[in-house]
Amino acid sequence: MTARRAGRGETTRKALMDAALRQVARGRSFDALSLRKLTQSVGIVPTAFYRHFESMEALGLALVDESLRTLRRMMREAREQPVPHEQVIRSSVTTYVHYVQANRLHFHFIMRERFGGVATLRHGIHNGIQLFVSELATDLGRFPVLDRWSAGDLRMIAGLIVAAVTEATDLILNAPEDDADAEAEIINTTTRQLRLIVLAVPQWRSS
Amino acid sequence: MTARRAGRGETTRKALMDAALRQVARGRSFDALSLRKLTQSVGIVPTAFYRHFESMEALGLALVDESLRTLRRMMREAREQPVPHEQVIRSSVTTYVHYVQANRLHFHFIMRERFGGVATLRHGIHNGIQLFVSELATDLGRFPVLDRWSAGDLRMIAGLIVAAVTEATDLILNAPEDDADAEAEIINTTTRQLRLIVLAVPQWRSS
DNA sequence: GCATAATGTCAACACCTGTTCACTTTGCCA
DNA sequence: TGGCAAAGTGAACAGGTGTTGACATTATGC
Repeated sequence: MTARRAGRGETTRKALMDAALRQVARGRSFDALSLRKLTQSVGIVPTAFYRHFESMEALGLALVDESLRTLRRMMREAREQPVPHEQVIRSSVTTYVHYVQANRLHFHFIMRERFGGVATLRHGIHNGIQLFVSELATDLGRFPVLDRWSAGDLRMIAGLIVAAVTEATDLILNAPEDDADAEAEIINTTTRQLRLIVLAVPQWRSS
Repeated sequence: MTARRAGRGETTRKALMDAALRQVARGRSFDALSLRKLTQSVGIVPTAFYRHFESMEALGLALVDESLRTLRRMMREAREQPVPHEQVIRSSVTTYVHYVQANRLHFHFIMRERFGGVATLRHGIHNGIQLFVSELATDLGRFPVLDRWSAGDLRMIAGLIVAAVTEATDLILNAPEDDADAEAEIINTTTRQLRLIVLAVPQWRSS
């Protein structure tokens, strides 16, 4: 009976987090989740929840942390990889799209709770994304075409890129999981949007 | 007692919708709202809810409708107004920002439930925004610089513009209501983002 | 192998949830 | 002025909610 409670050495804490992630990916927003249903789906009695988290909100914050770590991991890997000289944009977008698909639950959670009903989660995610934008801005500043740009201009353009990528993320998550055509179209559109931005860079002069 | 139930000739149905909008603007997501609390805040007994809506979801759909109408109204007004020749972008952005501030509740609702927990609302909002993007695309096609662009390219650029504006909307809603500095900065950043896009247009050649 | 801390269980609590039904009040239209 | 439909009421339901405290089980380090 208690043997399947967390399954194959998985810690119960992690099982609770995964259960919550799954419920969110299924459609419910985090602040509509029920502690009892969560514990039930893990095979645990409700009161045992408190052995792992102080409250529902604490669970949410742990999920924010985990999900944002997934985001940062992506950026780190992207930075370590050598930049391909041809088709930089297209290959980056493709990599990103696949990364999102491989981490659906985390991205789903971020996208939903970014504007969700729990203030602390919202702010945590917001800060994480702002950090992401900042790092992208400094990364962009290393490109020869952009090395004379002001910090403000770099942030402005980084924000625009993130906005485009965010839109793409939404589309990916809402598309059927293995629809190759839809995926191709999303990659295409996003690639063209980023190309358009890059095209504008040499024309820009800060006011 | 019953006199204040809907207040000054306001219909109760509208009062219920407004109460829901306020709760959402306060932070809760729609699928975490409670029918009972809603009716209570309107000064009505729970069962009376069903005199006006078949279910909570029906209320939500009515709110989607109302909010999207606010969005369309903005676009219509923008179209009817003569285009100022100088500072088109800046003045458009400023107008938009003020419009959002004047209709905080509706925009808040759209932003939250766009990725929220109730599927039908999510889809309704998604469709509404897609329609918005399409209309923007055809509007853009009327500009001399863009009249030779393909429909796909127009949609691509319209999507990018909407992404930038969406980001701005988020920032406005999360900024304190009368922070003039924050407002100015949001207008500034968004204006520059749109200018960057416009700057790229003459350089673009469809692949 | 035993003590000890971590983890899980059980019963119970006070409360909140949506929805039903039969009933009363209100306001409008003929 | 009477009648009728719309709107609001109140009691009751079956079930779900988070959280409490005292107790049982499991596993781990000495």
